[in-house]
Amino acid sequence: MDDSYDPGAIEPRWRERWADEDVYRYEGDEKRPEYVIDTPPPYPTGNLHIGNALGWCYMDFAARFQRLQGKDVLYPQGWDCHGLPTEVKVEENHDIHRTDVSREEFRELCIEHTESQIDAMKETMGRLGFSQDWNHEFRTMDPEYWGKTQRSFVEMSEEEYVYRDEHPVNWCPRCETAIADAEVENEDREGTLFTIRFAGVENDPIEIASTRPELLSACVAVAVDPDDERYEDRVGESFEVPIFGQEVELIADEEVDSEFGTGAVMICTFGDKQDVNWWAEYDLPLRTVLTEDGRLNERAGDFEGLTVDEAKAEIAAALDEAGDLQDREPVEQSVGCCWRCDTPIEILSKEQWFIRVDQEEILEKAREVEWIPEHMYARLREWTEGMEWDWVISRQRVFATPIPAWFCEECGYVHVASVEDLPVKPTSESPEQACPECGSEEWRGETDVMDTWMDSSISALHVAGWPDEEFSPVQLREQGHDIIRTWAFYTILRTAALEDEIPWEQALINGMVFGEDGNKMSKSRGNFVQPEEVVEEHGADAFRQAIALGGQPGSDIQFQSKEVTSASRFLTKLWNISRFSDNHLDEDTPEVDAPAYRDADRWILTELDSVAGAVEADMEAYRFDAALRKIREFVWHDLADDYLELIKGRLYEGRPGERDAARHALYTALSSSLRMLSPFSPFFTEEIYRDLPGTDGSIHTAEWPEVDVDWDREEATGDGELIADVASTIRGWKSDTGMALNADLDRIELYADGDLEGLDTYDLSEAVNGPVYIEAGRPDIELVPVEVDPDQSVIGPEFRDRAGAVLGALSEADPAEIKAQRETGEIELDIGDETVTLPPEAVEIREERRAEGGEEVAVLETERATVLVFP
RNA sequence: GGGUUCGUGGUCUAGUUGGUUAUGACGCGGCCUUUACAAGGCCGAGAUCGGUGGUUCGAAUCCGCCCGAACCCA
Repeated sequence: MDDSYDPGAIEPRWRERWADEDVYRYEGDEKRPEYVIDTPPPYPTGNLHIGNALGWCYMDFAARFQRLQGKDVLYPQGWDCHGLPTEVKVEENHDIHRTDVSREEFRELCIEHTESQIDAMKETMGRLGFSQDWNHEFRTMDPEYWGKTQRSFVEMSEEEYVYRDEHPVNWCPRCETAIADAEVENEDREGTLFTIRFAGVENDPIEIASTRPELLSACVAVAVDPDDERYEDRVGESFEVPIFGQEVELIADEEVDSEFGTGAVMICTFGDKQDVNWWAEYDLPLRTVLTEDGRLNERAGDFEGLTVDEAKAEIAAALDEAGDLQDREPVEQSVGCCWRCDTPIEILSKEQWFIRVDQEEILEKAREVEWIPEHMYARLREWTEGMEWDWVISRQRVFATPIPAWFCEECGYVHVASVEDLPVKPTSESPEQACPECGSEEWRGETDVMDTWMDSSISALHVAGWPDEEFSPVQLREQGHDIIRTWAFYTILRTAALEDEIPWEQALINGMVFGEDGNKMSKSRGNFVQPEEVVEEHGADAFRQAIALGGQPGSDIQFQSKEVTSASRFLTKLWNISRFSDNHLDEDTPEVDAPAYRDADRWILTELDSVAGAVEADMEAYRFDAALRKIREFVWHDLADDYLELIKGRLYEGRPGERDAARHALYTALSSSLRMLSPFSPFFTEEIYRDLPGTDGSIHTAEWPEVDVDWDREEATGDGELIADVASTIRGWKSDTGMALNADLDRIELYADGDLEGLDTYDLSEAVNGPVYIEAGRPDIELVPVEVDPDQSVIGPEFRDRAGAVLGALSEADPAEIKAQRETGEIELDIGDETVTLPPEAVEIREERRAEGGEEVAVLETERATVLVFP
């Protein structure tokens, strides 16, 4: 082994070998229980950022742990390729507009671009040591995949989840496509509130408040709160919209906020969702004034062709000139924006494809999923219950899954493809049948494509082998809480609709990663960290530990470079432990038969066994933070600080039999520690594990540690802890008194309250460099009770409201007196005006023992024993 | 406005069903070359557990209110 730990040398080497050996392949042979992960297919941005890394680390910890548990793990990786950002990028890179080339050509350019983006992200995944089975890679832009998306569409059409209708939809004027509710993000922006006078037709004028004068020509009514006294008796009056001249009526509706502006608002088709509701409820006319690219149409007269912003300014100016603009003031407003390009969205009424949202069905299924942490279910419930509109799935774009449908040129009949025709591109292929309505054979292929969530929301089905194999829920979905309303929601909806099943048994939800300063990472804030930078400096193994320790899954974590530092130190420590062990282990070590274990060996193995059990429970519960902490504690404290020091004597100078017992226990402890750590630091543990004698192949195909404890656990733990405690106390004392740690001691005497008979002091004696004698009775020194230590769990329940007085009296009492009483079997105590009797177990007496002079001696107190050291 | 989560030494974080002296890390101060390890060891300082009221013999933990932060939704 090299003298020092160098992740830069280790990590690339194993990455390559794992790929060569196909270590992470899923067998699918049904001999072992399965553990299937519905890995997020990320959008190929070309950059796997630290927030992604968090989720992938969680999945990788789980995948690796489950492999050690003997599961047949399927950890696939997909790519959610379709979408607008790629189209925009391709247009930029090639300096074209998507209509400049054919759909096919444009699509090809998008695919080419996406491939290079994917490669970059795979590189980062590899460096971070993620253990996907690349035999199960999928890309939603491949026909095998989007054919499945089409199939899901066809099946849902048959089940009447899919329908086509004209309905107001969210529309991004920059992307020139419909978008779903989930793709609208509300942003707080500073706007202007205009107060506009509408002249009365046969009555007084009214002043309305609006932030959108550009929509005046789309105004179809004016509304007020029915309880608003200012407008009492005026409902039903008519007004003339300034500039455009249409007549509108005043209606009353409780949804109007009388506190806002003048309390009167105009209803346009459409300014916002509320307008849509009113429009439907009061059966108002439709006056569309916006075009698909966000300009005013011919209805706006002189203002035709202006953008929304231009029109706002010009119409406001025109109102001012006409004397109809009464006021303007700044106002905070929440604006719905396209989540991809940040452009304020409009609402247009368009014929689109929709998927029916069955809230009850979705919630029923969502409740069956185990959400980790539990409260993440509330996120989904909230969103689901608040859904107002069905899911619009058609997009007026190119790079996406085509909607497999045609329209009859004669009668407009809509024909949806049948399953055996898929995958199909309706823009270049036509059905071979005549229209069932009119007999025409002229078909026009649908040019609309599907929302990319239609692709990604069947990922669980896809990884489970749908539609060829019978579907049963996969084990795990891991994702961020920011996409619960989209990806989790849609996946549950689709799996319920298609298979009447839950998609996954467990949904593990990760938080967001913040920078060191606690703020969201951003390049402009200067708190941005790229995973590669960290790997470069400290290695992926340390990075992964830092991620695991950042906080419990579900909570947002602050990325801390100091956690990477501490992880790197821990790995260095373990490297040195391994290097030390390496010098003492040989080929025969694993095969030692019936080792002659001493107390120290039984102790470390018992400890190991309980740690392995506790860590396993944490890993099962996805408490990676707790698991890793326990492993570190064991390795550093128990194994390195205590056990190694105790067995050095035997390792260096012991007789073969006892030396081999120590070697064997050391081997077991080290090998087991490595296996427990391997999900967190796969490169490091592989490097050392493969070097250990008796190992065959990769640590990542090994088994979770288990110790055959055929001795009394309590006794082993008690004796071992005592020995370890005494040894480290004496070593600490040596350090304190400036003595060399290997300095010889004349003799050590051990006194304890309990039974020390039969305690194995061999290792202890070697560790402290002096003979150890177990002494019965009291040491030949003065013994001074110094403190009464009450046990509140005894005193509390027994004395209830008098417990406080008892505790007070005990702290006042003379410890020597209490001790004397305690030895008689009961303790009588005056508390105020009464006397109470305490059982002996209600108190512990802490005593200090002092040498009575004569011989030079140090008296050391440990948890369970008094140690006399004669230097 | 509604929902969710959270507030613990300078910083980050643990704390299971309420029970002695509140965990660990980083940082800080001091001491130490010891047959794995100075990227180490040992020792130390540093927290009225956001505030407040309550339940209880006993609260970081349970409940109410207040203050503050973050996220989601309107």
